[in-house]
Amino acid sequence: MKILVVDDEELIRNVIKEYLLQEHFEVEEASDGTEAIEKVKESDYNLIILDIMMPKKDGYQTVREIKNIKDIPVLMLSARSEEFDKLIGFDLGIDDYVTKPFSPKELVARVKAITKRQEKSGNKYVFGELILDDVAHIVTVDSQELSLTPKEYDLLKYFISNNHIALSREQLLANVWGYDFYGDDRTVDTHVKTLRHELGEYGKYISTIRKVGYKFDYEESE
Amino acid sequence: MKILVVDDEELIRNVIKEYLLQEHFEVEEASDGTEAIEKVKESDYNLIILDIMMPKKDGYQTVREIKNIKDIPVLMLSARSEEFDKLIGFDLGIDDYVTKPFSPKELVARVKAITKRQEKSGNKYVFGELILDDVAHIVTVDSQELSLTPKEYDLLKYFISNNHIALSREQLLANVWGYDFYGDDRTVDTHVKTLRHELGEYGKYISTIRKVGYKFDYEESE
DNA sequence: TCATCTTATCATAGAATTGTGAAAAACTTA
DNA sequence: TAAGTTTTTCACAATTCTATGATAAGATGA
Repeated sequence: MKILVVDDEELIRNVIKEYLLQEHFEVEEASDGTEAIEKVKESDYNLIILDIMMPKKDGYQTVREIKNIKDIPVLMLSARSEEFDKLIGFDLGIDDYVTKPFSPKELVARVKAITKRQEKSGNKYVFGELILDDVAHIVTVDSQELSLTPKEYDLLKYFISNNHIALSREQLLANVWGYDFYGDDRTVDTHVKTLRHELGEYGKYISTIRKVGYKFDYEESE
Repeated sequence: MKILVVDDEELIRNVIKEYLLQEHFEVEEASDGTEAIEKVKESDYNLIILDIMMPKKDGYQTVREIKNIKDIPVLMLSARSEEFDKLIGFDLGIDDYVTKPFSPKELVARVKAITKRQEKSGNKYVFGELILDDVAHIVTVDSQELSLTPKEYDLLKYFISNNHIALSREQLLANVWGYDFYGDDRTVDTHVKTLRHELGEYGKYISTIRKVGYKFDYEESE
């Protein structure tokens, strides 16, 4: 569980960090919105704690840009309670907020609440003898562990979590490769090829949809 | 969800863009009608927000040309409320309008209303035992999945989403084949033939309208 | 009914899309 | 840095789809 703390005041960052470390969270820091966005692009966080009042780029703008890149939960720190309306009104996908001055206990409680939601989602997908265990980051077919490359794993996970849904190459590129991938569509084809091969008997469950893309399609009864 | 904002005033474009971005819409801009038409030819938008008052080519003319190319929902921005009559009178297939000066909230609300309609349409069409599930990209008749070619699928989808509406061959070519298809009208006939055949019992619901084209016509009670 | 116009059907060439293997490029790790 | 992986790109093969035009069938109206 990795958390990014964004605040221009070092003191506040340190306090938050201390408390989160005690709860065994991994913590990184950013002192302004721009730096935060950089970090978001480079690594995956489970939660971002963000101060509204910051020099240069304010919290609202930062959330907006972050949400555009990755859908990461955001907890806002706001100085005055009047801002709440604004927060809610803007509907930027903010998961929770805490008013300064906040009690560390309260903050930790809210952080735990949000991260718990996520843990639950880091699940296990079972399709007959094909199992993807996202917690262990392992895929097995007939109890045999496959050695997938990171891309293959991500692709399979995306397929699996969109069972029965037709996915265009663009969709796949955007969601598996990232919004900023500017390469050939056909890259998807190649990865689908290797993935099908890796999956052996289960490869057939990735079907081709001509002129559209691909679809993972597994029916429980099969 | 991609939206094209067409207005000659940059300020207005920016304001609209800001608010739409907050709602996670993808936004592109055009500063006049000609540019808008170019963009429409090149990519697919879910909605076009169009100012009536523009130099060179006015909003009315622009809508007309756009609607000729692709059937995309249009939301008009009009400066004076007197223009409404005109808007309605013209019957250009405008989906909604907002008067300047507009409150951003109102605009966003209207945009959401229109796009929601579309999202819903990306769903499931049910006509008795004929079902087109656009998410799974599947057509079933009597629970039996048909294997349609891409053109057949697109054609059927267009027919279905225009239930009860007579469609000329030109309309079909423009909307299913693309505005830039310069081929034989008869092509439609052939595809209608194969489609009817594929649909079996349900083929009869595509009726021929002599001298005009075809119509998908299914009544719930049947 | 017949002449005329419109639509249905068919077979098939060639267009377009996907599958595949191999090589190049980019990235990791020791 | 170099060896080893992983990812991307490319070119061509395999496959599937589409457009077309000729002809048959059907509809229309005098």
